[in-house]
Amino acid sequence: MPRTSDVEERLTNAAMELIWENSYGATSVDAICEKAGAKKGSFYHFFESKSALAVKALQVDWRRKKARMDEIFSPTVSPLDRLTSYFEHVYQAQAETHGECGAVLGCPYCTLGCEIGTQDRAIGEQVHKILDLNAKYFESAIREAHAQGLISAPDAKGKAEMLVAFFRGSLTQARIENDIRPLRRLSSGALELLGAKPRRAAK
Amino acid sequence: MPRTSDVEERLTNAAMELIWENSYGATSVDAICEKAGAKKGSFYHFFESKSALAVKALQVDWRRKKARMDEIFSPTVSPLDRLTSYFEHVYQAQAETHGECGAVLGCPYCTLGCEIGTQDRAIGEQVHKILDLNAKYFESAIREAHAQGLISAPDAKGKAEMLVAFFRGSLTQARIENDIRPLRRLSSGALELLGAKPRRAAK
DNA sequence: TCCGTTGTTGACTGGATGGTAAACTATCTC
DNA sequence: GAGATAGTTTACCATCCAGTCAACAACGGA
Repeated sequence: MPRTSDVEERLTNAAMELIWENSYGATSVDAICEKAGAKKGSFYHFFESKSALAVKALQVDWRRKKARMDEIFSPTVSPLDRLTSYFEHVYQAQAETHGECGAVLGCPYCTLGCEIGTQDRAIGEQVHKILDLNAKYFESAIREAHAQGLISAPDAKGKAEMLVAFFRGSLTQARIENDIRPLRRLSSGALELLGAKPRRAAK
Repeated sequence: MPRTSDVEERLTNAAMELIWENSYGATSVDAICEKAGAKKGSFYHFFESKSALAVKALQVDWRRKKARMDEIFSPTVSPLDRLTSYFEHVYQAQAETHGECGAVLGCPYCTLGCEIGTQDRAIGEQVHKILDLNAKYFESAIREAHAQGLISAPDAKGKAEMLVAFFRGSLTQARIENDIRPLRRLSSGALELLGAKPRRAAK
C-alpha cells in the first residue's frame, strides 16, 4: 500500500456529495465510508468526528468553487458581466447535477447551514464564513459597476445583500421545487434588481 | 379520562417547534413525545409514522398562519401596504422567537423543504403546496398594485417570484447567521425591488 | 349494565448509529 | 534490516432510533 493515500480526499468528496444530495442528518458515517470505498477505522484515523469531516468537506469544496469564482469575477471583465456570467455558470451547474442525479440540489452551504445552524457550532461557523466570502464577490462587482456609472448603487453593501438574498432564495426555491426554472431568470432578475438595462450582449 | 383528548394537538405543536428549532432529522419521536407530555404509544395511536406527523404539523401550522395572512392581505388595504405590513409582521415574529429561544429560526417550510425534499415525498409535497399558497398573496398584491398604477409590473407572476426569492432568501440568511438584521430591510427592499417610491406612511 | 369505541400505557424489538480499540501492513529513514 | 510512522482492517460497543404490541382505562350509547 502506498505511503500516502487519497482516502481522506475520497472521504471529503463522498461526504460533500451525500450531504448535499440528502442532508447532514440523513448521511451516516457508514454511508460515507461505503461511497468512498473506505473502512470506518480509516475514517476515524483522519477525522475525529462526523462533524469535523463536514467542516473539512466544506473547506475543500469552497476552495474549488473559489477558484472558479476568481476567474468569473476577474477584474478584466466588466462588473455586470461578472454577475451575469456567474449566474449563467450557476444555472449550468445546477442543470448538470439535475441531469446527473435527477434532482436540483441548490446551494449546499445554505442547505447545510439551515439544517444544523442551531445544532453544530463548528459547521455553522464554517458555512457562515464561506457565505460571507461568497457575498464579497457580489459587493465588489456592484461597487465597481456603480463607480463606472453602469448602475446607481450608492449603498453597494445593501444592494449586494439584496442580490445575495434573491440569489440564494432562488437556489433554495429550486431545490425545494426540484425545478431549475427559478434559476433561469437569475441573471435577468439580477440586472432588473440592480436597475441596469436588461438588454446586454454577453462577452 | 376524557372522551376527547388534546394529545394530538400537543404532539403536532411540539413537533413543529422542535423541527423548526433544530431539524427533522435531529428531532426524535421520543423527544416530541416528551415535549408533548405523551407516551410513544399515544403517538402511534394518532399518527402512523414520524413523517405523517410532520405533514399534519405543517398543515396545522399553515392553517394558523393563513388566517393571519388573510387579515394582512385584506382587500381593504392598499396592495403595497399589504406587503410592507406583512414583512413588518414577519420581522416582529422573528424578533420575538429570537428573544424567546435565542435563535432566529427563519422560515420553517423552507428549512424543512430544503432538508428532506429529496428524501420524503409526502413532506416535500406538503411544503411545496404551502409555499405555493404563500406566494399567491404576493402575486395578487403585485397584480393589484400594478392595476392601480402604484408600480409597473406587467409580469406580476415574474415579479412575485423575484420578491418571494428575495423574501425567503432573507429568512434563510437570517437563520444561518442567527441574526435578524437581514430582515429589517425586508419591506424597504421589497418596495425597492418593485420599483415603488420607498417613502410611505404606513396606515 | 354491558359493549364498543376511543384513548393510554410501558415494555419490547431489531436495526442503525457514531465512535472505539487493537492488531496489522506498508513505506520511509537511518 | 530495525524502527518509527502513517495508514488499514476488523470486530466490537453502548446508545439511540422508529415502530410494535397487548393489556388496560374511560367514556357513550343501547
